[in-house]
Amino acid sequence: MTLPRKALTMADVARLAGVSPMTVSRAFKRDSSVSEATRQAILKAADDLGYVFDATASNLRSQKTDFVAVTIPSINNANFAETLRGLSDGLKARGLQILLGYTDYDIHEEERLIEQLLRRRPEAIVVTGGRHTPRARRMLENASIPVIETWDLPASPIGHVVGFSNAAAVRGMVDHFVAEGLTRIAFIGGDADRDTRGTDRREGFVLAMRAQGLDATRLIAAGPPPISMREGATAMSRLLDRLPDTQAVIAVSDLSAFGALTECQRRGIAVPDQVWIAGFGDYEIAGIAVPALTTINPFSREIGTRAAQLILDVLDGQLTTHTTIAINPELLIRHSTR
Amino acid sequence: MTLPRKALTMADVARLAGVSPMTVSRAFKRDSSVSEATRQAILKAADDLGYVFDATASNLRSQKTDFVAVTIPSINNANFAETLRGLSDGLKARGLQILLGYTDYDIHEEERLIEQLLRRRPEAIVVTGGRHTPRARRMLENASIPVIETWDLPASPIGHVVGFSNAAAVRGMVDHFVAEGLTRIAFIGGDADRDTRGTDRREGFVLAMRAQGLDATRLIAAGPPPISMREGATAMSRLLDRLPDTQAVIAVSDLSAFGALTECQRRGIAVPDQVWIAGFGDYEIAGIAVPALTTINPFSREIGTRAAQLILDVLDGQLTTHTTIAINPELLIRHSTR
DNA sequence: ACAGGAGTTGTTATCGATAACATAAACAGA
DNA sequence: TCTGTTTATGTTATCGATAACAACTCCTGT
Repeated sequence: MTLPRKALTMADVARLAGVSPMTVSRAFKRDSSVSEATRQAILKAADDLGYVFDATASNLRSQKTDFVAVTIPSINNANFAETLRGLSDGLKARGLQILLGYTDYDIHEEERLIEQLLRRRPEAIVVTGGRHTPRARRMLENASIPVIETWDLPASPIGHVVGFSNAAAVRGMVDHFVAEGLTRIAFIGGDADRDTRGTDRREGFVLAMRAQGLDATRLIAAGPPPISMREGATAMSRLLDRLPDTQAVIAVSDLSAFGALTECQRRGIAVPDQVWIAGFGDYEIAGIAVPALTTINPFSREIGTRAAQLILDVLDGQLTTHTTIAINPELLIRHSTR
Repeated sequence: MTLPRKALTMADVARLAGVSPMTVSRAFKRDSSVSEATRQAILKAADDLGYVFDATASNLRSQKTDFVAVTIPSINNANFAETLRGLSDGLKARGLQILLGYTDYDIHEEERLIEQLLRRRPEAIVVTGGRHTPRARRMLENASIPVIETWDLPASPIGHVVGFSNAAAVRGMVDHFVAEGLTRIAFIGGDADRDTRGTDRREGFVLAMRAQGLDATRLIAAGPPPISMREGATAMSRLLDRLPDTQAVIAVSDLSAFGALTECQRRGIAVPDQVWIAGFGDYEIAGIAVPALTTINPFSREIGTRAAQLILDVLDGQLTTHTTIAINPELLIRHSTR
């Protein structure tokens, strides 16, 4: 039981253990060559003193931080949380710590964040999305560490990519509905220009509808992203008032889709008998809602584990070229559409 | 457009700007005294070179990292995400970065995590919960930085506290149900001994029921925490099979409560006419489900903002004694109970 | 008995920013 | 005019671990 004192260093531990500081340093490493006896003696001395390894000094001298920087749009989103978990678990075995920042769906905030994160000298950086400010892009290009863009398939990637086309995924949904004979299909999403993935999904919807020769103007903008359940309900309410002959609704996420579903329940509108509802993301709620929601599974967790593996491969020198891993989102037809 | 080269330092910037490295250092700080002209020249030089400030060197020399370490049980939980957001936003203005780790509801994992985090020399550490391994506790006590325990009211706090009694909150719910004339009340939670907050809630339930002279044995253990919607549904299914005369169910969280609600919907059991359902946490879904779920609002976001304010006050030297901020959870009666 | 290698420990210099101290220039007040 | 103060910049030493290099002790094989 040591009292809070200041500045215990390896030198203190070395003195107590009767060795040189360098040997203490070695004892704290995994592989290095220290006899088991001295290692135990050193670790015991360190424990007795209450010494805590100082990573700041180690970081500077060894030019390694064991940080991987990650930016996500929002902490409070199960999809990104899953990606984060995949990343975190994949990197933990290698002792890599995640340095997290959230952008609030704003690429200018992302720019600020990327600068802050790069100052910490991470070993790699994972960003969500493929659209960035010019300065952010430049910083990433110059960072001379692996860069991984996720949740998107950028036209000109900065480095590696683990993602999918949001537009193509929604097109698959539209095509399915049309094949089932529906024509009056609406889209609920956030205001444009902030959530780039949401915007891509809406554009995917519009293009797919046009390609089918259908009216693509049933678009409900439900406010600034991210769109919550509540906003999904409000949007559905507006849609039912303004375009009551709508046959199906595709929402930008399962959360807003569920909100839309509850609005139908409140109004006594039967889903799917009177209107179909589909979401995006395969959140847990989509599978358990009554009726279960048709959705698209983007394999959020896998995006994270693949990105982690990519990072490890690059750091090991086993991967030297920029790689794009295309994830294939899966259309899950459930009872909210039949 | 600079190509990825290596090791740009302040010395490089200084040379280009025609000043000393120290002046460059000052130009990168907020308050320090550099004439506006030279500051602009230096920032321009830095930008031209593509220089990125090296925080690792700064951290070591100045003995400041601008990190605040935070442990939460799970990334994928809206309650903790809200606390994190409150913390993050409150600390951002001061340039403090959150260093996050998740414990997976396991105090041994928490111990490992705390050690890793302390190595990074954070300015303060925020942990979720008031129960820790002895070694974790010792490390926190010796860390000589502000320690804040949250989401609990520990009997013997390590440092500061921002939280509430989970047991007392559930007791309030039980007492309300009893006052409404119900007696056969069940509790759905996770297996004991991992999620300490969940365990506290269950114990609060048992004690409150006993205090009311009621049978406190309607306990459904739904597997290892955290309990998802799906597991809530499974637990409800078991409950309906085994104890069909149950009048009300209190679930350990809104997610499991919602799962329970969907199970009733699937079985055609009316809520609240045949059974009442209540949750915990005031997740968004509780407010929007049909019927809306009775729950307890723990003010997750506020826990974070208060903790952030506490940290700033301590770092400013404005607060020198250990402080406990008691949050008062609010019972929200909604349509799932009447 | 001795060269050569493996395993273990020590010595010295260094990572890059900045605290602490020193100094030059500009300016105010008497 | 001269001293005292403020403002702007430079010089030197340092934070604490560790890379790079050196050296020393045991072994093994011949």
